[in-house]
Amino acid sequence: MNLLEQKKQFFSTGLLAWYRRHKRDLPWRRSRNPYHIWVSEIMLQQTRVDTVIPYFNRFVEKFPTVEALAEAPEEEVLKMWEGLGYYSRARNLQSAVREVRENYGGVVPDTKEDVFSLKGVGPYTAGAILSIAYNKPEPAVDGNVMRVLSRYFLIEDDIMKGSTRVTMEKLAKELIPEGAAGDFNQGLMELGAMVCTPKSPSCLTCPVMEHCMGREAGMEEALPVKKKAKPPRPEHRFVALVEGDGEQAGRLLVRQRPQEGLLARMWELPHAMAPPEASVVPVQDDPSLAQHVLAAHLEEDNLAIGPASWYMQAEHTFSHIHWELDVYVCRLERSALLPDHPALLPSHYRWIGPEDMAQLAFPNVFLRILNTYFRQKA
DNA sequence: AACGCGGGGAA
DNA sequence: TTCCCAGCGTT
Repeated sequence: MNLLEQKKQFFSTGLLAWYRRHKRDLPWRRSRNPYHIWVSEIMLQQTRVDTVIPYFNRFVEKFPTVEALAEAPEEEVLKMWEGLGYYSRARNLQSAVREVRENYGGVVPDTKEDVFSLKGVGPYTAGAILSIAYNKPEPAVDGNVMRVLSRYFLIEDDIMKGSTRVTMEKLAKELIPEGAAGDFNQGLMELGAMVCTPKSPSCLTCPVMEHCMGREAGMEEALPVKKKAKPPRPEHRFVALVEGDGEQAGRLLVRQRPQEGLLARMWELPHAMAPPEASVVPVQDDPSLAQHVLAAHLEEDNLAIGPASWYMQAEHTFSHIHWELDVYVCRLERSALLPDHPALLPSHYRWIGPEDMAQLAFPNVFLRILNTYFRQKA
């Protein structure tokens, strides 16, 4: 056996033994229910274990089976996902679960082609479901696995390239010990999460340090090689806290976002992009610019607002956009022709009080603003 | 291959 | 602050 084969052998057996001894007790590891494994893997995409745990527990309690999730109103699913981010994951998951109900009798399929064809299931998630739920010898290569493999085998390819992931999948598949695909793949990810971390890896406690080529070369901190992502583009926006009066006293105007795109179908406060000159005008002292921009924006939905006063700042960073928000309080202008007629709202708008927050799914940045406002009013 | 798509924890 | 994550869909 050549040297590389020995290193592979050592890695596989050492990692598998380490995982079985040190694995964390996580909710989705308490059963082999393929649907539960699937839900956990979707939630874990780009999201840390500690963040996912409470979401996973609530989700499978509310939607314990494929049928339960397939039949649930989309609004409820989105609400259960509130705060997790990447909301298309929730929509795709429900769409895929309906597909499983229709085409596979409600049983999560166990072949690569069938699982991979499900909405929201890519190469990583397909491998994870097949190996963890069905113990099939398929690789499950995510950023964590690529970090571990690039270090142990000293692979200097850019992990942002698709070809590198294919290389890693081939290697990962070869490493799977006979009959132990699920434990081995989870061990790979567990090592990446607990020991072989992005910064300052804990090599001294690593079960496979002895033959790690990255460490032998003193390269462990420099790997994996990864091209830098573009920084998020800044956007300055004005946000309207439109206060109701009369029957709507104490309530605020919110609206639902479009079917597609950023934060699809989530609820939000009305807001509009600030013009470039807003960065040189002190907006807190002079609300006229914001008032004009928001009035013009809401006018497109046949809503007229009165004077606005600055209320607070907020900011939020997405993976690709950085929002700087200036929030203003204002009220609707009564129609001049029908002074007592309540303004007619477009169907995607509605008035809410604090009690309605439990039903509607808001992105975190709007939750913070709404909670600040309602808490101060209470 | 490049880009759009959230949010939060760790260093 | 900065980094970067248990990725996938679209174009």
